Amino acid sequence: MGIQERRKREKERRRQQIMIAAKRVFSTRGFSKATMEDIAKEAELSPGTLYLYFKNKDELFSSLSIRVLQYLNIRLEHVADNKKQLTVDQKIEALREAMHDVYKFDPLMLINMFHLQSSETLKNLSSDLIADIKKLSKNSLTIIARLFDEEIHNGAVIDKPAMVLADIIWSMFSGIVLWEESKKMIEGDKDFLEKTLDTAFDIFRRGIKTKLLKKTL
Amino acid sequence: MGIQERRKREKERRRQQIMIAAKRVFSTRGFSKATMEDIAKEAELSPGTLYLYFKNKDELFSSLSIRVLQYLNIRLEHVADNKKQLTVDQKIEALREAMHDVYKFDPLMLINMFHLQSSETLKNLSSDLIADIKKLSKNSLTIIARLFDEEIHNGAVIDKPAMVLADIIWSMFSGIVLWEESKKMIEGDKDFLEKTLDTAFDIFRRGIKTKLLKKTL
Amino acid sequence: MGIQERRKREKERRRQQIMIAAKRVFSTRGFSKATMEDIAKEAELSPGTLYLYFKNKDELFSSLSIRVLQYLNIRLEHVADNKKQLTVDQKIEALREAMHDVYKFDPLMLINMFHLQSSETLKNLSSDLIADIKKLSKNSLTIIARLFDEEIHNGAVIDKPAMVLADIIWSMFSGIVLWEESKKMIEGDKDFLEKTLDTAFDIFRRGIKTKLLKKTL
Amino acid sequence: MGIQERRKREKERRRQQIMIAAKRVFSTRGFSKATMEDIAKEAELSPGTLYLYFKNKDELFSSLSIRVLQYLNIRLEHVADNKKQLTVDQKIEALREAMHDVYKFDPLMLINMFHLQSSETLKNLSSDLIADIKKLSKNSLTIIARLFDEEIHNGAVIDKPAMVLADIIWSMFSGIVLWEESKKMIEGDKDFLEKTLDTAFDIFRRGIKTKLLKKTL
DNA sequence: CATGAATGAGGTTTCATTCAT
DNA sequence: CATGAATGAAACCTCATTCAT
Repeated sequence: MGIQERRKREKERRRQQIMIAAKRVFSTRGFSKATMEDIAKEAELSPGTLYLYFKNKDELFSSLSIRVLQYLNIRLEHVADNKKQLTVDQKIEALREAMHDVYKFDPLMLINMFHLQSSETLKNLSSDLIADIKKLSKNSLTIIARLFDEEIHNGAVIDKPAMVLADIIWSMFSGIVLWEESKKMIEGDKDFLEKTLDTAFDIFRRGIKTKLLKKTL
Repeated sequence: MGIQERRKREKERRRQQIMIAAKRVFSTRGFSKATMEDIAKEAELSPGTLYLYFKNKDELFSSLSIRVLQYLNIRLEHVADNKKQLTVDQKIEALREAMHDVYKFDPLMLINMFHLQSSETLKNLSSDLIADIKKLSKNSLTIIARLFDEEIHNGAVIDKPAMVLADIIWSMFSGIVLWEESKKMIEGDKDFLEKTLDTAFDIFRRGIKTKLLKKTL
Repeated sequence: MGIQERRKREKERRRQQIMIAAKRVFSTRGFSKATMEDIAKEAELSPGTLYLYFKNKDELFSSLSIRVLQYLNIRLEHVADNKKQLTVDQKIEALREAMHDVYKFDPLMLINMFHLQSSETLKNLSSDLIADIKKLSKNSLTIIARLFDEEIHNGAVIDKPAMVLADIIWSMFSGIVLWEESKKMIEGDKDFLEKTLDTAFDIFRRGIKTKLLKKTL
Repeated sequence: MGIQERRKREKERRRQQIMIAAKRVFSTRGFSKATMEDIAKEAELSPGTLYLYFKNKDELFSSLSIRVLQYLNIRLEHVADNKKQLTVDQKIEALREAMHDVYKFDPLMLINMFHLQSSETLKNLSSDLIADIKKLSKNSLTIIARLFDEEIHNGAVIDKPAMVLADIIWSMFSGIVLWEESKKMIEGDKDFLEKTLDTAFDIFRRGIKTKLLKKTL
């Protein structure tokens, strides 16, 4: 390993250190109430250093979404790799598990991801970053969509475009996470997420099957 | 109508005027980039006046969530009032329609509602406001839950607690809204929300039914 | 009593009402933290009304000092009227009593009276008001000074200009009031003012006598 | 000297620079009319920098009182160190001199010190600062009180608790300073403080002696 | 590369004062 | 005369960002 590469690796390590700190701070304070100094303290670095690794606050924030999306992608690709050997039920179970892990990876960042939507925020992002987010996010959806291609084709599941199903899975997932976290914050309720997530996927699994439906509807 | 009451009505009218302006500004700029001066200008008032009606920026923001929740409540109560005469399918269809109207009422504010979760934001809210949000939000969920009480009791739908079903409906709804809006922003896609929402509720309807399932699963 | 005069009297009554409220608010909040709205609320009037009776906040504030000075003047004149029949000791005792009553009349306003010194505050006062304050304040001092004229002349008390003695009496008094109030606020101490005031005047009485001093010093 | 210590020293120097500027501005404008920007300009710094060294305006203001109290403490301790070798008269003379120096150190801040009493002001101070003020102020009084312990014990001075005498000395002093400054402001009189202070302490000295008094009173 | 003190623009908020009713 | 809603200037204060060390 050359000195060149060691430098690069070291730099990447430092970036990660900052992002981990930022995640913690954004999650508890929310975007607008989190300050760069808060993050610097959490990362045990000086404020100035953050700017050596991230152009500005918006870009630091957005890089976190990238991180979640990357993890999501990895997990989904793993499911897709084995899809040939799985039944519909097993596929949905594998998805549920993957989503659950993404949630464990970063429960609160999903909430903040929606901060990205503000057009004012998008203005502050480099086009590279926006392109990355778009690509990752489209890739994840595509993987999910393709997961059911065959079943849709042979009529084993409800006849909707695969992409719509993918959207619904993602929406259901993020909606549940947001809602449950929201309840925890506002009402101090215990964590029912797991139960809700299970049931939702259960309902979904049953809802997309066609054979049984023909008989009774 | 006494002078007392005229004053009160006038005051309420002014509050609404400010909230409408705030909604517009928050929706386009996002919470942190929207300034009180922006809102004042939009409402054709002076900055100081905003503070006669709302304690601070966080409280003005949060009052918008209250407004959406109030509208949601009204629509749901309307569905509940007629529930005796409705089949399961009709109930779900009525719910879908209600949710759709809520979305039309204020497409972007749902996104911002999640801003409320930040504990730093909650600090700035009066306990009255927090109580209102809790009450409205709990009330909506309770209405949805009770909608299926009978069907759960007589085994016509999947045997999960009504509250869990209510959570899923709400999560699915808000997740879809957020996700579709998010796509619109980032990818410039057209509005597929309607289609997604329809399909999701369709799947849900089929997923919660029990009779048919016993036969094939 | 004509209608003219009734009006005038009514107006004066209202002025007093405002001043009493202002005194209470300034005393507890201090000048800069007290708002005109606080005072209006305390007086059970609207903010606008205050401006019908006082040009501005500074002038309302200053009028309070005038009130204390007026009361002081009345009490001192009463002492002076009887001075022929009093010994030095009795005069000092009468003074002590008068000062004590002034303190009871308005314990905390003395603290705020020193706010008047700010040159920025003086700028906002009408010259009439400044003239009044100067006159009243000079008059009080003059009365005290003349009280000991005879004794100074016949060598019964320390040979200092009467005005210097008057200054010291006033300084001693206001210093004690301020200091004791200050301790009460910061340390939560009990009210030792009475004891301190007594002792101070006792020491003063003994200190200004000349006969005894010649013998030992 | 390590880099650590150089930093600390530099920081203290900057604090002093700000306090000196603040003293000037508060003295001429008074608390409420002085703005943080005024002070920043006077210190040739930006407004934001003030907040790196002082939590808020009230705390900056109060820290000035601390400074005066610290100087007072030093001067009084110096008097106390030599008390064994001093007669009552010499002790009082030393006190008078010390007080005079404190006045020279900061003639106008004594006036403003009474701003501290407002409970609204105390709310904005850190408990550390309040504790400091209490401690310094109690310490000064204690030193003065102990100065006369022996004389009170052997009956050479009036038999009052030493703490009461200390209160009177401090009250007399601050009352005189306030009053003289007050006269200067309002009437434009020359500075008679020195004469008044001298006389007051003279009277006090004579007033507390007991031997001579027994003979004639 | 890393620091962290300093910046200063710009935000939120306050409040003395006005004025239409 | 009294009101109190509205004003808007100006205050306090924050914090993303920079730059000399």
